[in-house]
Amino acid sequence: MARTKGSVGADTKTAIYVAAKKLIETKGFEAMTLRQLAAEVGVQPGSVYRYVKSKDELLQALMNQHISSLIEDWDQLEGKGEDPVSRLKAFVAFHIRYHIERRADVVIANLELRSLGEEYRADVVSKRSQYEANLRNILSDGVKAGAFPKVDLEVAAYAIIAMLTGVCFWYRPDGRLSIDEIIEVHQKLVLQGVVG
Amino acid sequence: MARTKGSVGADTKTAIYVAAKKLIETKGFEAMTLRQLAAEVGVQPGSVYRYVKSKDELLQALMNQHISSLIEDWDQLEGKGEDPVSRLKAFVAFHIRYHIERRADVVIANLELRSLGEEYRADVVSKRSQYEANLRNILSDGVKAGAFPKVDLEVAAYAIIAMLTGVCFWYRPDGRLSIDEIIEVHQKLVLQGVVG
DNA sequence: TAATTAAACGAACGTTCGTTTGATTAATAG
DNA sequence: CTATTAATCAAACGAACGTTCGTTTAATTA
Repeated sequence: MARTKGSVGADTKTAIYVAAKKLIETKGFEAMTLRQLAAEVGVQPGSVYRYVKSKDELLQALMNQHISSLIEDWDQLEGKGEDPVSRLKAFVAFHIRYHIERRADVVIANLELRSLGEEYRADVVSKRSQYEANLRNILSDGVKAGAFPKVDLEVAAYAIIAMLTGVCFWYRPDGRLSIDEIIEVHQKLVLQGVVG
Repeated sequence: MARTKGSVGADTKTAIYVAAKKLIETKGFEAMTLRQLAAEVGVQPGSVYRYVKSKDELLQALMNQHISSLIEDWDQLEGKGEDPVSRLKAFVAFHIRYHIERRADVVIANLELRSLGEEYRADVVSKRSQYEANLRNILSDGVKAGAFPKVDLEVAAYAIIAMLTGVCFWYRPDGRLSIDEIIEVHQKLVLQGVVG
């Protein structure tokens, strides 16, 4: 056999990326083999190379897609005019929802940075920092406006993002709480802590 | 050559575990080869098998060592008699300090769960939950005593631990803040949030 | 000192990995 | 209808993987 009936290159490429996300999310990048990936797509191992230059380049593409769309999505949503508290609550809601809805992307971005070649890693890290700056700016504006007491912006931003990102590692769709309820709990924790 | 001068089995075993932690921390478990590990120890690849039954069993041992000592160390430190706020602050301090001081153990435990065989994974996950119960109990006692307003214990515990664990992924010894200062910021965030 | 055990070597095992290549068939364009 | 391009297969490549094994040397015991 050679070319299969009804085969369309664009569809195969999409299928490869979808399958790769799924496999890397569950097994990890190094543990995923191109043979597993090809089998998941329903194609021979060599055929993957029509759409992907190398395994490393595949990971790089997935990471860049994710971090770029994370930045883009937030930029489109951000309401610059609002007060710091509202903006912070919006950020919490956005970050949690995004991380639940696109769990595979997020897990890959957070667990596989090590596997990314050094030449690409710096780029991803810098884009991630760019995203984190959004939160730092909100906190900074809040402190300037007197809405928040003085706090170390860098540490607070790291802490809050770690807290929010953590959700996608324990969230289950059939869990006790809805996404909105989980968001509410986190908004309260971020704003007021446990003593209120 | 065969047995080398001055070789002691116990020392070699220790060296293997130390080197494995370092390599897995930086490269990841799947990416680390036994040849790299052997080279780091200064020994031939086959010689590792005098001390380790298999690569998988090595990971399992490292994970179990870590999670057990985490539970043990906290149990020895916990002051049961104190008020919820003090206990919570103590937990924050302990968790951050432990995660900075034993970064390799922690990184492995958090990033390599996937690589652990399913038969061992359940055990580690259950022990981790046992550790997390310490925080849930503190929060629960605080709510009962009226020191904390009502909060979802499960979500709050996940959120706080994610926040604290996050420190070991960005902390640098030559950074701007000392460990104590970082702990203070986190204690304030956990207790009062950003609006105070 | 002789016998035994501990520790490591060196070489190889079969397997699997990522990747390349040339042939083959399906779809499309002239 | 024919020529060209797109998409895939089948087969193989060398390299590297985890692991095993018989041998050799150092240390310990009798």
